[in-house]
Amino acid sequence: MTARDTGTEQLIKNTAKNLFFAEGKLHATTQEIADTAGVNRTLVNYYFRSRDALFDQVFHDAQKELLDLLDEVIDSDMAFKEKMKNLIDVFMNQAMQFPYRELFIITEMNRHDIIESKIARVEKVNGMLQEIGAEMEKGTIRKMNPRHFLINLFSMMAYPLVTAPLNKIIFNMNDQDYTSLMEERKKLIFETIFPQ
Amino acid sequence: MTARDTGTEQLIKNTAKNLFFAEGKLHATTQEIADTAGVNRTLVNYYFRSRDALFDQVFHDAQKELLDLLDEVIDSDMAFKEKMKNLIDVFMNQAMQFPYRELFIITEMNRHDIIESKIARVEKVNGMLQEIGAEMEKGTIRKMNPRHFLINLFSMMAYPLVTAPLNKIIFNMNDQDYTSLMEERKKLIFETIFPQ
DNA sequence: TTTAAGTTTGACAAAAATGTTAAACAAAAG
DNA sequence: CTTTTGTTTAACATTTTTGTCAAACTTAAA
Repeated sequence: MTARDTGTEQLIKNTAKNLFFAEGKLHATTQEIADTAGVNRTLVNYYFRSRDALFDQVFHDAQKELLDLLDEVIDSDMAFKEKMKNLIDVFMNQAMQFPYRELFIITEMNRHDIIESKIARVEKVNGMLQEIGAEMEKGTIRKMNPRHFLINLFSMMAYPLVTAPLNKIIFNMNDQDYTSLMEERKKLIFETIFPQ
Repeated sequence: MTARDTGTEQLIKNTAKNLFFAEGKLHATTQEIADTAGVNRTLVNYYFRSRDALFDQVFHDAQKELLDLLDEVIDSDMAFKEKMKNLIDVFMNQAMQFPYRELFIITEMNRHDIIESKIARVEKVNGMLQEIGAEMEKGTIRKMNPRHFLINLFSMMAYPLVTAPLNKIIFNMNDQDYTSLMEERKKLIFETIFPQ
């Protein structure tokens, strides 16, 4: 069997993910990945065959991680409001850790002209849109195209973390200040979505 | 004098910007840029000395373009509400044309570990924050940390265009559908910011 | 303690991307 | 028309990045 398992394979992949998703180093070379992981570059080829293969794995992992997060929240049997509160908390925690994960997915899609994906899940999304529509009828949230509701939600959660380096400069804030602002933000987004 | 001007220099830079800002091809090589522009790759070196120099110019242009847009809107003497309506219209039109411009700035910053920038403009931003605070006192917009107000605004405008490839898949929409959704969105963002 | 298997390393090879140069070319000035 | 100057091209050189391979190493099983 494939015994031994020194953890090197995982180490390399995790280091790559950290460079891509956390540090936003979307141009990182195999050398940079290996150096950051503290291993010989050849091991990238030993474990992943090629740079492209590593990228493919990371790309698919990123998609899966994103879907798993959403599924866990969406498929829960909480009430809508609780569900949203939970979503904001879980998603933003991950976004604070890996602000550039979606970005990595998108730039890889653009790089390879990928125009479709397993991410679709038409039924699930439609179910979600319907649930949102029902809440609008009930009057818990403002009436609008339910797609805009989702887009607003994810925009408000994700974008400020993508643009963190810029925002820190613009608002003259240090890392700690900005983290506080993002924590405070969870509540704010919830209140924006459920007005009054 | 430096006469002649065949427009090649501009052509190359514009092509690069289009690849980076519009198509999100953040990894584009000089060869790809030259091919897309339909010119010999050597001309990139002839006009810009090096790849890095071209990137630098594009990077600084991107910053300037962004600042100019904001200045034009912010420095106008419109009433606050009109100003915001105008900002949404102008910014989203540009975001529809160049969805990845801010992204390019950010990834370049991450790539070179840049942690400050001419973009700061502390006085101007503080003025804006104060203006927003005053509007909150007046009751035209919901009370919150004014920074969140700005972050919300730009998130709702910019993010859906960055994630367009993903959203089209998730919502099962074609390009035209999505453009309509974004047009419709201008009004929605305005109404979200100025509730009721 | 040998043996066998996976793991790690360094030297080398190949490929990709960038940079340089001299010569060909084209258009305006003399 | 020819000279001058800026522009474009192709061939070549360099650098950077990626990939391969055999030998050294390490650990678990025989």
